[in-house]
Amino acid sequence: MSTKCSADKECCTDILNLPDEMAATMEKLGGLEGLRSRVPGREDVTEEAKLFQSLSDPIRLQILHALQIADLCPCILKEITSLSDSKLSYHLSVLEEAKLVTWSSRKKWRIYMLSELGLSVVDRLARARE
Amino acid sequence: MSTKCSADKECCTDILNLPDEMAATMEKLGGLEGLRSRVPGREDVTEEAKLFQSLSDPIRLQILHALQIADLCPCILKEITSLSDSKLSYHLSVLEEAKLVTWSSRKKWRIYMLSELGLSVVDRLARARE
DNA sequence: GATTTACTTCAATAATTATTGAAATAACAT
DNA sequence: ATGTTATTTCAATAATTATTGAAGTAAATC
Repeated sequence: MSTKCSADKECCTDILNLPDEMAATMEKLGGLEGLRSRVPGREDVTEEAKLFQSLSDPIRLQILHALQIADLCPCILKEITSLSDSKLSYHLSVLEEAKLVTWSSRKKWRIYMLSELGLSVVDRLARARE
Repeated sequence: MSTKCSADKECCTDILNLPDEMAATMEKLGGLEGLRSRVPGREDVTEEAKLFQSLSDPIRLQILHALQIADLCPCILKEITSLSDSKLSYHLSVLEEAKLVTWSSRKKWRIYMLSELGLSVVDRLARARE
């Protein structure tokens, strides 16, 4: 009398003999189908994943923190981060692409600032650290 | 009579002629040094960056969501995510490395579960979406 | 003790990201 | 117009991550 699979066909061929607790869990969840229906699809989380990707570099986190203090031009950000022009520019473009920052022109300069999203992200980071 | 740099020497050679607002901002912040002292160093944010890196893949987010519903063995996760054994195993190891999940053995099986960190992260994701 | 099951690990390859330095651009100053 | 400053973009390379499939391991069953 083996643990019988509860809710769908495919399951029955592959997933017999789960450990007891596991089998009970699956029973409760309505089998594989039940569980599947509650887990977001890959497409549903790709945007989120991309956002995390853009946050996954210490340089970029540092830039976001600096921009939380004030809107800044690349020349100042460059001093603060000790990055080369093109490296800084690359990371700013990643942040821009991710809609975490925006910029506006003042004469010869750009001034970068946190977007609404960027602001909420940095705020949440701060709160998470408390 | 150009915008004179306020707070430190290095600055004066490089950062003359900022746009007015920028110069005022820097003045208020105590010059480059003042700003620098308020921005976290790269080392201070590398842990955070690594955590984000581990969250930057849709597969891994999907796994975390599944584990929020129940503790699960790889065999079930495999069905839900449609991944090959080794691919799943790889991503689980990334999540484990990041201390987002842990596991314990039940006979032949492993049962993966969210760590405290993993739980708080997934909770926050859910709240952020509201 | 040999097989099967449920995985992991490894080594090779592919794909993605990041870095570098040189060239391009855009705005302003002369 | 020419030059200068502030910055981006590009193409080449390096570094990191992810994928694949084959081989390895550990526990349980035969």
